Amino acid sequence: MKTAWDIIPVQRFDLEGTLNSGQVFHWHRDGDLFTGVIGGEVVQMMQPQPDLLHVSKGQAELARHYLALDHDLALMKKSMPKSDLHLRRAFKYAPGLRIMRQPQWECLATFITSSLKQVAHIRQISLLLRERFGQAASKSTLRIYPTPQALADAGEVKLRACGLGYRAKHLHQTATLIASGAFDLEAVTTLDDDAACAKLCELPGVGPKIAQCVLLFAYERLGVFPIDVWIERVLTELYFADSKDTVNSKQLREFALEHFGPYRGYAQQWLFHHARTSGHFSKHKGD
DNA sequence: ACCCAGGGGCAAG
DNA sequence: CTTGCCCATGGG
Repeated sequence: MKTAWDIIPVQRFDLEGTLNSGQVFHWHRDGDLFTGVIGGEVVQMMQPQPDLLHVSKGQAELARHYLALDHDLALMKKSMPKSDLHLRRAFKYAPGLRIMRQPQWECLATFITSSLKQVAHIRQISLLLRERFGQAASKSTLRIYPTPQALADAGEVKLRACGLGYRAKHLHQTATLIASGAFDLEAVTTLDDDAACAKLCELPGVGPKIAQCVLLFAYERLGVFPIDVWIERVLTELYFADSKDTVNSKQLREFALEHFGPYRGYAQQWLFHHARTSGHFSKHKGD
């Protein structure tokens, strides 16, 4: 148990909300203490007061970067349409949410395993993969997310045994492409948003939705607006109430692009989190 | 452009 | 103890 803390003064930051907003799936909570792994190091964090973040000693910079505490949320909020009351409400509901900076591979692999899955199961798969194929973090029993090479070596059958189902094939193929050097995740950083999305979509098990989540959560492309079933439902109910039976995906995509501005990724996150946790939205289509 | 398979946990009945 | 439901993609 660590008892020594670095103390970081924070504004507009919600640790619990950020770690549980569908970006990462491996943080363990015990009371108000969160334990997880960032870049090979075990990190503990807690937020005893809204304006104070405690991070285990020596890891303040690591956590600050991971949690994107330097993002200027006031600026981003300012760039969004002021007349949009739905967005204002969603922002007000969770003004301390951050879009984190995750490692590229860890984020990509996790989202490949996330398709058509509930959060609890994504979490379980993620932890199993770490336990079985990840290296131990320094001075801990916790494990680092397995490398592409480790998952390529593991083989599809052993991945399937982690509850991955048909996703095992996708994850294994993608891990193999990256381990062999045939696909370079770092090279994606040089492409613009559309080209980067298209490039990621070349990987098995990666379509537009997952590519956009990875760009937003691991490449800091804050202008990318991933649309999943929840966001589709939210956009339809909030902005197309009059035409909800005829509006299509393309219209929703174009609306998001022109309506929310250059930091639309944050708008997506606020709307998503509000819809998922506030109880304002029904679970079922057409209810 | 539709249309459906696909694993398994979990909540609801 | 069943059944239906899931933060999508790929292949027909």
